[in-house]
Amino acid sequence: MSASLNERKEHILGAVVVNYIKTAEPVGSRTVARFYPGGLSSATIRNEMADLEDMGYLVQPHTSAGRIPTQKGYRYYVDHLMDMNILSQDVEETISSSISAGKMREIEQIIINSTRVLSSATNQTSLIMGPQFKKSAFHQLRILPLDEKRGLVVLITDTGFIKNKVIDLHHQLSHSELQQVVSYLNHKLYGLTIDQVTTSLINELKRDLFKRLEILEQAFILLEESLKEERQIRVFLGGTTNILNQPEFKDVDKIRRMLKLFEQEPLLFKILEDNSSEDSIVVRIGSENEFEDIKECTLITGTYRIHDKTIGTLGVLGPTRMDYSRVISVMQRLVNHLNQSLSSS
Amino acid sequence: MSASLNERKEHILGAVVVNYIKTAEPVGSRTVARFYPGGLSSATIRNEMADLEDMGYLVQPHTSAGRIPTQKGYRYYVDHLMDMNILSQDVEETISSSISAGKMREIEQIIINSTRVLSSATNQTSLIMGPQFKKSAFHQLRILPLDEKRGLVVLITDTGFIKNKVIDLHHQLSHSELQQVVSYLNHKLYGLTIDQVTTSLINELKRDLFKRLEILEQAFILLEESLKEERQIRVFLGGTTNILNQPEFKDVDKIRRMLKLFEQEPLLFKILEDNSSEDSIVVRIGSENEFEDIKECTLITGTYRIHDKTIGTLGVLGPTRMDYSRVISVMQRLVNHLNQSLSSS
DNA sequence: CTTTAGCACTCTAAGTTAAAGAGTGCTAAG
DNA sequence: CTTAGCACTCTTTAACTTAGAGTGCTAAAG
Repeated sequence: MSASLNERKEHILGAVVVNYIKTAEPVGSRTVARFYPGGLSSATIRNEMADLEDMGYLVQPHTSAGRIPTQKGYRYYVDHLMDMNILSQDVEETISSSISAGKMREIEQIIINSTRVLSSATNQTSLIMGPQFKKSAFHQLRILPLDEKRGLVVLITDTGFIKNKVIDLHHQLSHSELQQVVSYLNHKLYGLTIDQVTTSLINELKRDLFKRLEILEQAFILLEESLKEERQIRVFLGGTTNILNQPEFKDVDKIRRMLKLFEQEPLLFKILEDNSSEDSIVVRIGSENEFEDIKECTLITGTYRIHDKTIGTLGVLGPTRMDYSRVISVMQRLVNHLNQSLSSS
Repeated sequence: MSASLNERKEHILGAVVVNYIKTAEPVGSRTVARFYPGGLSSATIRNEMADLEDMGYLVQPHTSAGRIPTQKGYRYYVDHLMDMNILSQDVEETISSSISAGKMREIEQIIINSTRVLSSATNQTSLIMGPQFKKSAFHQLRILPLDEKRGLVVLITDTGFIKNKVIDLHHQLSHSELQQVVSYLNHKLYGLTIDQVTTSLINELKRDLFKRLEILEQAFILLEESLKEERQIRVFLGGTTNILNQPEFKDVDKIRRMLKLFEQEPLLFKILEDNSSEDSIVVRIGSENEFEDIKECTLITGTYRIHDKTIGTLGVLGPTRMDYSRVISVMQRLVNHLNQSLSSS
């Protein structure tokens, strides 16, 4: 795509990016000169920086200021220059202790802990899409009669989800009738992912069963309803206040827009879902993002699995001036731990 | 407590409060004079206002500015002067349509809707404490064997809660054994509130049952665990960005402190719990609040019930300059609707 | 005794100007 | 190709000025 830069330009670009990430101030030629290993004068650096600006890797906020990286500059840095941060001991420990901490059987709790770790270790806002119910496979369906008018449907997936819902049973069902239906359904649905349980399949089953029993309408409505309803997934947020620490969000109006975004769970869900790629970690810088509201931000996402099945996505959202190497390292570690600890239960 | 004011002072105080709530600017004597029905000159008003300042109802931000109400001023206004806002038709409709909207069986959904309505109708941040599990009464306990090693415990309360939890069954239990235990437990626990199911009671039951069956240790551990765990209650937030609209939060630092507070669910819970009073609506202005973090805010809380049993609290949190009459009206209506719609299901 | 007009006074908010500082681009010399 | 030197640009900060709002006080009027 873009021609590769010579070594000196790479060094200079890297120096600008690193410094700008650290200080949030435009980086001048003197600063780079001090930073640059093979002692070059600031004038030389200036020439190179002017070149880099022409090529679109850097910009000046105004004539007499240092340079800041453009989106293209960050991209080049991420693709070619960044060296993977070696995380300090304590971060490593925080991650492993807070995730794999023994007997957390509840997935939700693990997820919430992950948002904490992720946001505090990166100093950014983290968002995690809870396990995607619909990608889990159907395992078991039970119906518990509660009283003469109501029943409790319990749906269990191979990934350990348990969903339940109270339903009205207008016609009273006998135990044996219920048993029959339930075991038939279990037989037919076993192993399918929830995604695959489409309305048409349900209709088919419904026809099938109606031949035998005519009272099960309610039971089906509940199944349909519970499936439909559970398609909505929660997005967990962590460290929303962290954006207030970033100088790029000193403007109250920007803060408002960002927080408004955070309040819209369905939108966050779409953003995460669109960015979940099968393998490893995805970095979207600025306008590489498809969603208007975050075109000035960088979103770094990773996916986690249970038994090699991708079931959720986690992300870090912040300004394009973000400590890429750190965030990516943390994300990498966290995903690994999550995968391990989720699959071992 | 504080001596009552004469009618003219009341009028003037009321005018200052109302105007300040509306404009967020210190209110001068001219403004009050225009506002005051029996035409008085600004000089007279000035004298009265000076008196009110001496008495502690008003203050001046600086020598040559208008007055703003003190906490004492707001208190007097709320207690004696405020006339109950007549809500506009559409607010009324929003409330009733979004709450009682037919077939919302899920309590959680009703609660979430309530936060929406409450924050948008008041233009403040709303917080709602989800139904308090521990105040509900035990209704039914079920144990569903999932496979040879695991079981699903389902706990149902009179208020319609359903909690479940997967447990490990190290010793395999036969159906009949399980049945025995479950029915014994149901018998013993029926009607008790979750609050009343203390560890000591559990221990007693445990001793009781051990005489008959010795394999139930696991079952008890699960009961204990599930009870313990469910004591934590969710607090739902709505309209957190609304505080950004208030001019008193134009300072990024204040915003940060506020948002930090919103992130601490346990603290919010404590705040709400401490303010939940059996009947109707409580207004806490400024330092009347016990919690340090909201001593500069006003918190208005109300409680909602299921079948005359108080199970949750909702609140509106904002600056002391708050449209008290509107917020209280909205809260009143909302609580009524909530009570109706929760008790009718 | 209460009310009001008048006026000097105070304080803030907003705008203007000036000075300092950082960093650049260009030129010319090494 | 590199670098020292320098004029130039632009921002940031502080100091100063001005306009305006509102007060408190005094003295006169009701």
